[in-house]
Amino acid sequence: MGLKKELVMHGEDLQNFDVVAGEGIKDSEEEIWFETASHPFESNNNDENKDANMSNENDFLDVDVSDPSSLFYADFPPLPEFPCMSSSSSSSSTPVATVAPKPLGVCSTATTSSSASTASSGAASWAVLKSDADQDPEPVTDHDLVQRVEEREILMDDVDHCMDMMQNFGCIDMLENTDICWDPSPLFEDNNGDENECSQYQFLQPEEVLVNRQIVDEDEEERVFEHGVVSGGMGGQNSGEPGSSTDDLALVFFEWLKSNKEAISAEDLRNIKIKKSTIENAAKRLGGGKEGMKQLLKLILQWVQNHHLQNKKMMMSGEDNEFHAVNTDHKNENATTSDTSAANPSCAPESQCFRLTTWLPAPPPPQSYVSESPVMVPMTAPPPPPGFPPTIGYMGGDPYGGGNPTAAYPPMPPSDYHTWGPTPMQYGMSPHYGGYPDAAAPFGGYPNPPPYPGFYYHPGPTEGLVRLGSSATKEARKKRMARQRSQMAEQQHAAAVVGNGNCGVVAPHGNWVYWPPPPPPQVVAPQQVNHPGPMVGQMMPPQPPIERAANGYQKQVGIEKKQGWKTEKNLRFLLQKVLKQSDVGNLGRIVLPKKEAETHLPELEARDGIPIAMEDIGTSRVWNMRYRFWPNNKSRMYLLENTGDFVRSNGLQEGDFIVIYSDVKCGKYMIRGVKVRPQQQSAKPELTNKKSNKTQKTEPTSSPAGNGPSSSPTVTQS
DNA sequence: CATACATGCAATAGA
DNA sequence: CTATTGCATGTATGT
Repeated sequence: MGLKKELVMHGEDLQNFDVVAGEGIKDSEEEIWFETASHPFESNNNDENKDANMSNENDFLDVDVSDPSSLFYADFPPLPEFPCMSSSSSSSSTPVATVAPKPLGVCSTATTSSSASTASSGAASWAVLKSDADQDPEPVTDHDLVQRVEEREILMDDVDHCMDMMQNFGCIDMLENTDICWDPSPLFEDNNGDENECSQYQFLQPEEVLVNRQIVDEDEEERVFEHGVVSGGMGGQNSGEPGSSTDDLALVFFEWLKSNKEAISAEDLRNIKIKKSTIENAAKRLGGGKEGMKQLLKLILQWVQNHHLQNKKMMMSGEDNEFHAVNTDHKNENATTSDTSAANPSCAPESQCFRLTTWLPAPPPPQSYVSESPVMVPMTAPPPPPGFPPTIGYMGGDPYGGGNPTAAYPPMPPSDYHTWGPTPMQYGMSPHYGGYPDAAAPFGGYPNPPPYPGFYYHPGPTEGLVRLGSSATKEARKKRMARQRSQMAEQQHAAAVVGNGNCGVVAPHGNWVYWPPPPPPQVVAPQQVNHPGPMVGQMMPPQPPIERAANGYQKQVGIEKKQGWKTEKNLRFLLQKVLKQSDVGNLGRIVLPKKEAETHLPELEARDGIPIAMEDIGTSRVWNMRYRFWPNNKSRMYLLENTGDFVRSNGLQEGDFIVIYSDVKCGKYMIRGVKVRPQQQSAKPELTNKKSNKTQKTEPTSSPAGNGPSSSPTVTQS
C-alpha cells in the first residue's frame, strides 16, 4: 500500500506544464521520473503483458521519450469533466494495494467515472493519481514476477470498471511497471551502488522495499528510471525554456522531494498521473500561468504526500494481513465515501482520489460528469464492455454500467473485452478471505461452481489473488491458497440464500470501485432508487417527477446516498445480451452468449445446469433463474431460464438488453435490464440518437409493470 | 466450412 | 388445449 503515485506527465503537457526543471533536479543528483512512452517493462514483460495492456494504453506508453518534458497527457479532458483527479485511491486502490502488488486496482473508480467516456476511446485523457498497491511485501523472484504478470493478465479479464479505466488509459501498464523493481535511489540519495540492483531500497520505506524488490530486469528498471521518469518528464521541456517560472516549479518540486524522500519513493511519484487538461484547468483556477502551475504543483505534492503517508501507515499495520489491510481500507473508503459522494461520487475522499476540485475555487458542476459530449460516449474505439460503468461513463448513467442504452448500444463488447484488466477489487477480493460467507450464495447452494469463476475457477487468477496477497514466500502462499480453498468450500456450502449475503443489498462497504455519477435522472434515477422498472416511464414509480427531472446529477447523488448502497458497489461485468424476440417472448428463457457464459458463469456439468440467483440491480429483487445449456450441434447453447418475470417486470423488449454482473464482494450475481427505447419525455437528445441501430422498436413499452415482482423471484429486499 | 445464436417446432406435461 | 421443454434447423458471421 505504499501509496505509490505516479505522476505521469507526458508530452505536450509539459509544454503547458513546466512543472519541474529537470535540471534542477539533476543538479541535486536526485532524479525525478515521469513515465514516458517507452516503457521498458512493457517490452520486457512477456507478451501477455502487452496484451493485458490495452493497446489503447499507448497513450501512456507512446509518449515520446525524447520529450521528457511531457509531464502530462495531452488528451485529458477538461477539468470540468473530471472533477476528480483520482489516484488510485481508496476504495479501489486500497484493496488492491493491500492485497495485490498491482496498482491495477489502483485506478480509482473515480477516475473511471469521470473518464468513462474516454476510456473507450482509449484516450489517455486521464491523469491518474494512482496509489499503487505495490506493496507486496513478499520477496519476489523473477519467476514469480513472470508468474505474477501472467496472473495479472488473467485477472484482467475480470477487470472492473475501474480497472478498465486503467487499462484504457494505459494505467495498467504503469501499474504493471510499478511492481517492477526499479531503483529509485537516484532520486533520493546519492547512488552508491548500482542502480540496477533491485536490492537497493534502503531509503525506501519497508513496505516499499518489499514491493519494489520485486524485481525484474534491472536493465529495464534502469531504463525506466532514466528515460521515463526523471529525465523524460522534466528535463526535456524545461531545457527548452529555462524560464524562471519553470525553475520555480522545479524548485518547488525538488524541495518537496527532499523533504519527503523518506516517505515517498520515486515509484510513488511515478504513479501519479494527471490529465493534462485537468492540470491546465486546475492551474487556471489557481490563477493561471506559471503561478497557477506552481500552486497546482504544490497542491498535488501535498496531496501525494498526505495520501501516501496515510496509506503507508495502513500498510505498516501488518504484512501478512492482506485482508486486514483490505478491510481497513474499506472502512476508510466507506467512511469517506459518504462525504464526497455528493460532490463526486466516484471519488473517494480519503482515498487517493485526487480531487482538485476541493482545492479549487470553483468546482466544476456535477453535470460535467454527465458530459454528454460525443466524446463521452464510447460508441467507437475500443468499446469497453458495455457493462462497465466507468468505461462507459455514462452508460445511461447507470451506475451499474447497465447503462445508457445510448452508450451501450450496441452493447456487445468486443470479444476480447475481457482483456480489460481486473479491478482492484478482484485482487482485493478478499471477501472470500475476509469472510463473506455468502459468497457462494449465488449458486443457491450449488457446490461446484465457484462464485467467481474468474477467481477460483481459473488457476491463473486464483493464484494471482493468492499471490497477490502478501505472502512472503511461496510457502506462505501455499498456505494462503489452502486457506482460501477451505474458506471457499465453507462458503459454498454455507451459502444457501442468494440474496442474503453479507453483502446484502445494503450498503456494501469497501468499495474499491466507485461507480460513476448517476446519469441522466430519467434513466438512472429509477433504478437507483430501487424502483422496479428500469427506465421505463410507466415503471417509474414513486419518484416524483421532479426527482427524475433535470436536476440531474446532484439529485441523483442524493438519492443514491439515501439508498446507501447503490452508490458504490463492486460489480464485475460478466456479460450482456441484447434481447431478441425469443428472449423476451413467453418462453421465459434468454439465450446467453456462449463465450461469455463459459467464461464468466459457472461451468456446467449437466444439461440441467444450475439454479442461479440473479439480483435485479434495479429493484434488488432476487430472481431465481436457472443457468443451463442445450446441446447444440457439437456445441452448447447457454440459456438463462425462468426469466419471464424478470423480463416482464422490467418491461424488457426486443432490442433491450440485460447485463449480468457479479458482486465482487458477495459473489452473487446481479442482473439488470436495460431498456434501449427512447426515454420518454425527459429523454435527452443524445439518448435518442444512440438508439439508432438495432431493432429499435420504439414501441411504447408496454409496461408489464403490472407484473411487478411476481412469484418466482425471491424478494430479498426492496 | 465452422461456429454461434435465433427461432421453429415437435414432444411432453399439465389444466 | 395450452404451456413448457428440449432439440433441430436456419441464418448470420467468422475463419
